[in-house]
Amino acid sequence: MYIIIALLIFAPISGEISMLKRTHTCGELNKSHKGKTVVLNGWVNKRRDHGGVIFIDLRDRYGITQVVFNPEINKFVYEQAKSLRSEFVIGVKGQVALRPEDAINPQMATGEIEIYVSELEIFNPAKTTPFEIEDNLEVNEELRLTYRYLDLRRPKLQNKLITRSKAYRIIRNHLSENDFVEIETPVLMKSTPEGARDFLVPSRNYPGRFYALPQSPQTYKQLLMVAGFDRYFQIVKCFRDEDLRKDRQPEFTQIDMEMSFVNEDDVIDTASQLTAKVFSEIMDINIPLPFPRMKYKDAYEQYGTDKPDLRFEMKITQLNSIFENTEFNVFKSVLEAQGNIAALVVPQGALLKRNRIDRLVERSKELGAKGLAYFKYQNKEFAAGIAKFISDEEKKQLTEQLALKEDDLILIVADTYQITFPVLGQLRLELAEELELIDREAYRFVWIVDFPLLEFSEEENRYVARHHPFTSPKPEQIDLLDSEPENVTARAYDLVLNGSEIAGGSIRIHNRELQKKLFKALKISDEEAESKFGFLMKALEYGAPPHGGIAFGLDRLLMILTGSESIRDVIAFPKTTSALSLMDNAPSEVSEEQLNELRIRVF
RNA sequence: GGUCCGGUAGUUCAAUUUGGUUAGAGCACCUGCCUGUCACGCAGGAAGUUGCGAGUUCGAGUCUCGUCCGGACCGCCA
Repeated sequence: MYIIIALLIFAPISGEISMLKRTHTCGELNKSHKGKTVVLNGWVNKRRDHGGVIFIDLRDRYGITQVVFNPEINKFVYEQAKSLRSEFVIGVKGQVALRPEDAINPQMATGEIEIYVSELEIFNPAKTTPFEIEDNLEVNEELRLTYRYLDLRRPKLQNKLITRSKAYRIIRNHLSENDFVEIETPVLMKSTPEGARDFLVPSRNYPGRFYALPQSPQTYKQLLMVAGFDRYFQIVKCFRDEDLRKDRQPEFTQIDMEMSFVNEDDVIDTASQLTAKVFSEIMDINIPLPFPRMKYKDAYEQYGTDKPDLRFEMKITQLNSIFENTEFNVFKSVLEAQGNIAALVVPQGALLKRNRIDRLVERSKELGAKGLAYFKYQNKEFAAGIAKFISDEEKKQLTEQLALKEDDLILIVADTYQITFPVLGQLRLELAEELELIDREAYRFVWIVDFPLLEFSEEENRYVARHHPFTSPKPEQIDLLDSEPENVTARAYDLVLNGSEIAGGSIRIHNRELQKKLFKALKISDEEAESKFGFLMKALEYGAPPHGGIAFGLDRLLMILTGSESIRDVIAFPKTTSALSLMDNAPSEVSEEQLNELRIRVF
């Protein structure tokens, strides 16, 4: 009885009864469907009105099909079609027909056929859009983000999100098949002191107290190991309230994994296999395993970074020994202060304009160096820049060690260890980009291992965890934690692809005493450790298995898989570099009532 | 928090080194014509608070300052 009434009331409103429902998509019809009567639904991509005959390219996410309105087929429908404009949403019913020989469009997947329309339903008209819905459009990103739902109609962007969806599926299948259990962890959690700035969520029940959104589910996944889940994974949103970059958003997605009874090699193998699986299924590329490994120290001294781009050479060379007897005061004083002199050889760089070289000098200052020395190697001679300060013996050794070739430009930074290598590393990247030395087809993976566990923070005047405070030191170095903490190596590893860090993880501490020792090294007091991480410390006392894990930055991985310049292109609704959502205007002010309820006063 | 680049019609851009008549063009849009186009074609038309606010000047799209927005970078991002 009620059902019948409901039908009577709602049926006309929903429009279901009269709606022309599609029998096919706009991407699937071909000459094998000849003569069939079909219904298509979609958006008007393009209208070509010839007066006598109207062609409409009908688009949905599967493709484009040309539909034809001809007064000889149906005069009424033809008249109706005159009102169609771009982005109208319509349904058409008609017969699939082979196009005349000379009207076949080989560029279209459906280019051999067209639909002779006998029935047209306009589901919804559309205002003229603020930009055209087509790939390769050059339009302000501000406008694209404001009308993100229109931007997302573009096939190029749709395909990126479809690839993203495919990646989720591959990852879930692969990990599930390998006994990983997918478990959701809380989004409202306890604020943690270490690391990035937290996003806070006020608690209504407990005025003055706050939840934090997770920077990662780190502690939860360790607790799941204590619980005995043995292999856990989650595709999960993480939140960090820090400034944005083209590859950084305040909310981003990780493939989070953790395993029990494992060492570094086990996690690295598992993560490598997952990566290879994703690449073979999405890119149809077979990535040979295992990926090479590089020690952090080597990466730092040869590439000036912990995420080296191995798609091109141009390694940094340390020159301390060559200049140990130098008369050049700049170098001499750096060496006396235990600093480092290192060089980057830019092939054909001697041909760069003076003005370009000046900008390199400026750039290195911006990056923190006191200066940038350089010379050119031309006609087997050292020329320009600091050439006149280099002795013959030094020239001989430089020529050999740097394997100098005609028209090389040699860039030298002499500064502290913390400055010299990163500055050259950054110049290396920027020059490779500019001189087009990067192999765009290549996928160069490398595991970076043997990271330092701690690094000294000038700002906080204490050691801080390089990875996070739950990372295990190498067992044989535990005693060094007291005497020389900066020399302790972590059981941590990062997966780097084409100069982008796509995953990072570590073997964790599963022993309460060691965890305590580490907090001590970090100058976290017993009381603070207890109040901030007491729950984890306690858990470690109840039979915590040895465990470790890793997390992939899914967005960055997808940037590479889809060839995107910006992380915004692989996220459906991203924020701008000032963390605004232009479409819905978040963040926004809230009512006085809401604030009162939370006992929050804004000043 | 800082540095740099940008903001002109719906949109992409122009507007003459050094401020000067009515701020132009392509695409899109609107109207008319056109029966085989697929970047359709032809003819015509409409369309602007030059991001916003001050200042300098006889006069500002143009110069100065502030501010907002977008982007890239530095700091930041365990």
